This record gives sequence, C-alpha cells and structure tokens, in this order.
Amino acid sequence: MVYRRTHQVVKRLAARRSAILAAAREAAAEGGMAAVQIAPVAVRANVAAGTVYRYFPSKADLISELIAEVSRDELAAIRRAADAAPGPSSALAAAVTTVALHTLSQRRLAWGILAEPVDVDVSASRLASRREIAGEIATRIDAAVRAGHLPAQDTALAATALLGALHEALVGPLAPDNLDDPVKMRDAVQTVTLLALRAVGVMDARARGLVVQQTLLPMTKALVGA
Amino acid sequence: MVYRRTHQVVKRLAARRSAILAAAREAAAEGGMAAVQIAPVAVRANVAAGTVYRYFPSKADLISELIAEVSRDELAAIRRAADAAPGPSSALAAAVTTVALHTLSQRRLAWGILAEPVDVDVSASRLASRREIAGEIATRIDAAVRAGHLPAQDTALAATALLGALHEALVGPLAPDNLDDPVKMRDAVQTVTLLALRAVGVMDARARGLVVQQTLLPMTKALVGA
DNA sequence: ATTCACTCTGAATAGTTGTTCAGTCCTTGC
DNA sequence: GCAAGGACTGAACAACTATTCAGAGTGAAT
Repeated sequence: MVYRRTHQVVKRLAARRSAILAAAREAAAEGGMAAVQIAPVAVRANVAAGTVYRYFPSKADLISELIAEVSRDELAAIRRAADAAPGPSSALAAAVTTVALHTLSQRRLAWGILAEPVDVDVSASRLASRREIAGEIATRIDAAVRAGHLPAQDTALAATALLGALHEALVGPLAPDNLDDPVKMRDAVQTVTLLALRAVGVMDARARGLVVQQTLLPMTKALVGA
Repeated sequence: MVYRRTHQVVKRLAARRSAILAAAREAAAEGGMAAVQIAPVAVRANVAAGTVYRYFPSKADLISELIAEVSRDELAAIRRAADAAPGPSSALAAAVTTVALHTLSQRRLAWGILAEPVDVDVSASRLASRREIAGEIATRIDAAVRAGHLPAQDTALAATALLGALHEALVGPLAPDNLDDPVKMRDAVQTVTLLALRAVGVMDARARGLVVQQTLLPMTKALVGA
C-alpha cells in the first residue's frame, strides 16, 4: 500500500507551517526574540512542542526563516517605493524612507530581526537579510551616482552605514521613546532620512525637498493602510 | 578581637579584582562576550570560580563593569582628541575619527560591548555606555552648530545616527573583512568619517579637508602607540 | 602560639530550554 | 471496516553554565 498525500493534507501541513511561523512572528513582535521559545510558540500555534520539530529542524531554523520572511517583506516594500519614484535621487529617498517607516512601525520586531540577542546562532540569516537590504540601497545609491546626482563613493559601505544610522536612531537603545506619536514619528523619519541623504552627498537644499516629498505623502498612507 | 585590613591586603584585593576584570576583557577581546564565562575567566585570572563572586555579585555585574570600563577609556580618548583640535568642526571630526579608530582597532571587543548577544541582561550598562559616547558627540555637534559651521538640527538624534553608521560600517556583520590591512583600515576610517560629517551638514569640500587632516596624522600614531 | 575573621576553593547544585521519542491519533488505500 | 503509514503529543531528557556553600587556607590580633 502506498500512502499518498491528499491535496487537503498538503494544504493542512502548509497551513500548520505558516501558523507556526506566524506564531513566532507574533511572539517576536510582542516580546522580541526572547519571546520566541518553542513551547510558547507551539501553544500560540495550537500544536505541541514536538510538532514544531516536524516543520523546523531546530529553533535556529525557525528563527532564520522568520528573519528571512520579514526581510523579504521589507525588501519588496523598498523596491515598490523606489520603483515608483520619478528619478534616481527620489528613488533613493523613497527607499530610505521606506526602511525608516517599516522599522519604526514594528520596532520590536525590527530590533529582534536586527540585533537582539538570541540564544541560537542566526548570524547567517541575519547576514543574508542585511546583505539583501544593503544591496538594494547600494544599487539605488549607485544609480544616483551614475546619474551625476551624487559624488562617486564606496556604495556598499555607504549603504551599510546608512542602514546602521537608521536602525540605531530609530530602534536602538538610544532611540527616542515617544516614537509612537505620529507627529514625532514623522519628524524622526524626516530627520534621519535627511541625515542619510546628506551623508551620501545630496546637497542640503535638494535633500530637504526630497525628504518632504518622500515622507509627507506616503507617511499618511503608511499609517492608514499596510 | 577586631580584624583590620592591612594596606597590603587591601592592595591584594584590589589587584585581584582588577585581574578578574582584565581577564574578562581579554576573553572578550579574543572571543567576544560569549567567551566571558565565569569558569574560563576565573582560570585566566588564577582564581577559582567561586572567588569571582566575592568581587562581582553576578555575571551581569561583571560584564556591566567591563562595559563601563571600556566605555570610560573610549570617552577619554574622544575628549582628548577633540579637545586638542583647533576648532569645533575639527573637534567633531577628531571625535568621529577617534570612535572609528578605537572601534576598528578592537573590533571583537567593540562588537561585544555594543551588540553581541549576552545571556544575562546588560542592557542598562550598554545604554549608559552609549548615552555617554553619544552625549559627547552631540556636544561636539552642538558646538559646531553654535559656531555657525553646521545647520541647526536635533543633535542627540544626529549623534545617535552617526554612531550607528560608524559601528555598522566598521564592526557590523556587513563590515568589510579585510580591515586589518592598515591601508584598507585608513580608507574605511576616512570614508565613514566623511559620511558622518556630511550627514550633519558639513560641506563636502570642507569635510574632505577635515577628514584628511584628522585621520592621516593620528592614524599612524594610533597604529604605533596606544 | 593560638585564635578568629576573612578569603579562597571547586565540586555539587540548580534552573533554564531546546530536543527527543514511545505511544496515541488520524488519514489513506483497499 | 481495517490495516498501515504518517503526524501529533507532551513528558522526559540533555546540555550548558551561573551560582552556591561546606570546608580548607591565610594572615591579623593578642
């Protein structure tokens, strides 16, 4: 007798896997990576602890996939925003703004994904995540350089530094603690975006214009819809 | 009978405490915070594990004090460099360069102090450490603003962002891996310092001048002496 | 010399979680 | 229905280290 997976079963298995990942994501969003423990996640996903191991070989794999998932979402959002911009400088501004917005709107999750201590080794996954996002930013910087809007520079290092600045200023331990207030939030996004653009060499006046253009409009959208 | 501590004993106790801290620092410099475990540190300091607890109530306290110590050293170096500079912009450039140099010259330790996962809670100590360094940078930015060299801005946020950029670019997971090469090291320091200065609004040409002035000379000194 | 306070030792303890696996339940194919 | 493959359960296990503490050691007071 040959056991064959019914479509229904396949669907259920996939759903369960998603449920576990979603549970992990919720836990991380609420309590940071520290809250992503097998037993609680299993409870949240309505399965037993052992079941988690039928879907993920280890906690490290679970968290790695969580990081990858969140990272994919963010990368897509960055690309969407940048591709919709009229020119390379606008695209860069849009990309930076998007990172800032995403980071801010889910600070706890962002902190967990980026830097929070985890008891298992997820450095490879974190590295990949950062590499992707940084690569995207580097590409946008490069486009602006090639368009003559920015001076030539080490775009990879610049992109890395920009991300570091954004993250530290928005979710790091020294980040202002009132960033839930939409007004403060908007100000913070504008400020860090301005810093970032100036850092790569956008002229101050032009940077201010780009920042206002890129944050005021999408900001309200972002705060309403996804 | 009243037992009184001889001067000699007091000295020995202090020496032992220093030895334990030094052992912890060495361990962190070699293997990151993960290597700062009670038993190995005790061995390195030539004491038994239990003795560590006569000097530090817990591992968290030990690491907190290690962080504070390293932080004090760095702050002193920043102040020394900045105070020796001729003007506020130079002082800012010197401060930023110093952070970059210090960070780079002890990358593993810096990573441990700043962001490496630790199994005990040292967030308060890390927060204090960052607050001090960021405060110093903020002060220097403020001085440059008041001197009319920089546009008005949120100096605290700017300082935080600058540190984030430096750290991410120099010791983060995306940092170039060949930073032991003095030439690459110098280039990296120059690049990130330039980014940082431009970010707060230093004009490009002037920034380049400051960067060269602040890195080329002290760099060689730093690589030779402490 | 002797006592006593204080310090040091390091093996044993304890608490925390990720991981396993024997038994149970469900679903498939006949 | 009913056998058998696969999935699920959750209590038990394992491993790792911070922490403790009873006993040994050290040196100050008399």
